[in-house]
Amino acid sequence: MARPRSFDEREVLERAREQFWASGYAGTRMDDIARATGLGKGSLYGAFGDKGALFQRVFGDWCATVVEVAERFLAGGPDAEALDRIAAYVRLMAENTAADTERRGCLMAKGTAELAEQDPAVAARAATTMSALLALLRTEIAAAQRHGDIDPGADPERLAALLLTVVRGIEAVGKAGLAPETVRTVADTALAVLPRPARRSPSSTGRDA
Amino acid sequence: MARPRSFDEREVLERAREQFWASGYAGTRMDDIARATGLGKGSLYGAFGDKGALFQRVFGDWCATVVEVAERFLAGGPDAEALDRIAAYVRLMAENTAADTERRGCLMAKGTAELAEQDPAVAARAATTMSALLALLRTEIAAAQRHGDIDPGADPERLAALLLTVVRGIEAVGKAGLAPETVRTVADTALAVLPRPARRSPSSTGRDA
DNA sequence: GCCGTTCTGGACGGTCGAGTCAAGAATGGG
DNA sequence: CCCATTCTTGACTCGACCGTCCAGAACGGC
Repeated sequence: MARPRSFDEREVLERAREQFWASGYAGTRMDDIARATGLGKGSLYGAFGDKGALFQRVFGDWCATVVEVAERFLAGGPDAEALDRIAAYVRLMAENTAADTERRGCLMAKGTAELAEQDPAVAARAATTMSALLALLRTEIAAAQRHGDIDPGADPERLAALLLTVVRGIEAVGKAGLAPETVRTVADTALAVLPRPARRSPSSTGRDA
Repeated sequence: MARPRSFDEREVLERAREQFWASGYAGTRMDDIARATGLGKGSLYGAFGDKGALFQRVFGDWCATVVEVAERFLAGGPDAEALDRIAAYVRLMAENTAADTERRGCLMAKGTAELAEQDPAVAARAATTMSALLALLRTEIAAAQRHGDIDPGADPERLAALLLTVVRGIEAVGKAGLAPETVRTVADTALAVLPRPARRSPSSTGRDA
């Protein structure tokens, strides 16, 4: 009853993401996206609204993917392997950064740095993403504590916040030019300093400075 | 023998920094800077070159300040207080982020995220800044190890990289919307998990995962 | 006080880029 | 087979912005 769309929406969003990822929000031109997708600007505006709305869409999808990746590594599984899951996740994040020879970094970090201050929608999306990652990490840390791989006296919330900070920090220092090899070792070091169960003295770590 | 400048260069750079800091590189207009500084564009271009050169200048000054702050906290002093100096520095960075209610973040992080991929000068400046911070931290960690506040079996290079990652990560998660209180506790947690000298079993932390 | 020199201000040019629009194309229903 | 509807295209508008340019102003030297 009407002319159907000639493009795959997911594919168009993917191409748009490449552009925003490479050049940032302000640095990307709608003409670039039109050329990259092969669409006319009219179709682009008709399907996604203006530049801001398109970016929101791309940014939101990216954040969702970030959480999905974390869920794939962290969610569920026996307590006995919780620490392994955490280690695998942290190392994956480091490896992603270390292998990013083009220094593209993470679109969430880039978009947040550029827009969070001015765009409440971006800020809100970033914040909920952080909360989701934090919750996933906290759950796994608690699991590792139950199994005795991490000091049960430590606060899982605090350790989760530390690991999240390390993961996001790895992205930041990687982009800032720290050597890939150093980036990789940071992940290992962070995992190595997680408090192990005390054999003698009862806890203490993670309650205060 | 010629008309002298009617403006203070440092003050102009300060105003320019405010603009770049608030809006990023692409998002800042030279007219904004002209208005913010009260200078005509002719003076601006005459004194600093084009927009790119002006940003380089501002970005470079900021990076220098970042290192200077770290030096003020970390450089020199007795080994006995090395760990205190490290703690003070890490907590200061966290406090800066936590108190940054306007979410302005760090210009180095913002500039690096936006431009490092495309602008070699920005990338290089960020990289040398990271190296300088890393060296400062490593020196202080080694001092703390000599005094017996940190496990001498740990690799100071690795611990320094971890702390640098935490410091930069704090900035990132703060910008992403993590609660200020959480940001503050991350600093404490990071300091709390630094490996203390072993009383019985000989080292092991920080060599491998 | 005149001159060369450097600084000042802002109008201007040229380009760029976001968003619009109108003419035409593809579809399914009647 | 015709029509209503939605999609497509890219030329177009119009505002924004970088960088220039020039007329004039503020100096020091002579």
